[in-house]
Amino acid sequence: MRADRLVSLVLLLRQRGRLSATTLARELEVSTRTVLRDIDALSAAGVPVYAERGRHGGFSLLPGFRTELTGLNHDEALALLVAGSRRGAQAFGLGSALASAMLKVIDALPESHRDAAAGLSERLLIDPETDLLSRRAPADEVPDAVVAEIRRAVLAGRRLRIRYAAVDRPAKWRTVDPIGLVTVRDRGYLLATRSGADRTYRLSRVSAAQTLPEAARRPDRVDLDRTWRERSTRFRTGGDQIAALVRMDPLRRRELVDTALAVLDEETDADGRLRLEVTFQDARHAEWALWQLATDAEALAPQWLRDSLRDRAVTIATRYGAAVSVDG
DNA sequence: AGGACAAGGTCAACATCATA
DNA sequence: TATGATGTTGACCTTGTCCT
Repeated sequence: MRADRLVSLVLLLRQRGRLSATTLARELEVSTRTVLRDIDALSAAGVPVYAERGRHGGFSLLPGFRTELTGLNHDEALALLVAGSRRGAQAFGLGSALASAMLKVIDALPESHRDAAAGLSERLLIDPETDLLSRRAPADEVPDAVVAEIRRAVLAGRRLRIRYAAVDRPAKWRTVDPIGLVTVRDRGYLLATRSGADRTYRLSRVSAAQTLPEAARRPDRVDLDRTWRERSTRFRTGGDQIAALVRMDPLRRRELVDTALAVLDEETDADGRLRLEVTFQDARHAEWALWQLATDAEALAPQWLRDSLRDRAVTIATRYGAAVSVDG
């Protein structure tokens, strides 16, 4: 709390010049005495703040003093900026605070770093709502040097040569036009185009990368969040995967989400039970997942899945000697 | 000289945390 | 759980400067 206030105090003095302890106290919602102690702390820490007593007195920073965020190197500033995940801030009601904080960080950056910072949101996306693989998975191991090289190409807008191994395929070199980087739960993806076609590469499958001198072909304005959503939707609905609508006990949500390939939609019914639309690898996968949840979950659709679960339950009940009557 | 205003000093209350 | 150390804060008072 106090550290936050010290930063605010310096920023206030920077923006508005000389301010009295009374004014600062009002702005920071503390007593004047607390402001004076904070000034002491700043002074002891080396911030050149000085006091002028008397009728028009107050506190000022030494002319020309800037907050030393310029001491950040390029990657440090980058990390700070991408850490302010837009969606996370909105979720916690901090959207406007984050926006102003980011402006201050950009303002404090050296000129040479500002252009790169301004275009970050078009090239880096952290933890989007849509996940390609909802099953729990270990964090990807990607060599720092490879990620750093890919990041350089993405931020510089250069073409990239990567050695990539698709599933069950040998690794081979390919030249791509990077669009952006996305991280989801410890996994990283490179969004790119190759010969004009959309491609998504999992970073853990890239064993080497080289930035090429030529500029990448890239759309003028990129909404990375939207691009990611479109690609992940195509991925999830492709192949033989099947979608199911499930009504279930919220306490067992985690088990279903960990088992399913992806969660397409989720809402809570009036009685507190969850209604989830999830995808499974195939019919057998769906039957198995729902069977594990026993009476805590009900498949509402598709009908064949309901029929399959009913038949299985009837078989088990009959085997153990119960008199079974099935409606509909 | 005296009042107004602002910084600075002292003290006590309170909250938090570590330790016995 | 009780106790002490530590950090934070506000109230009250003193000191310094400026203006009338």
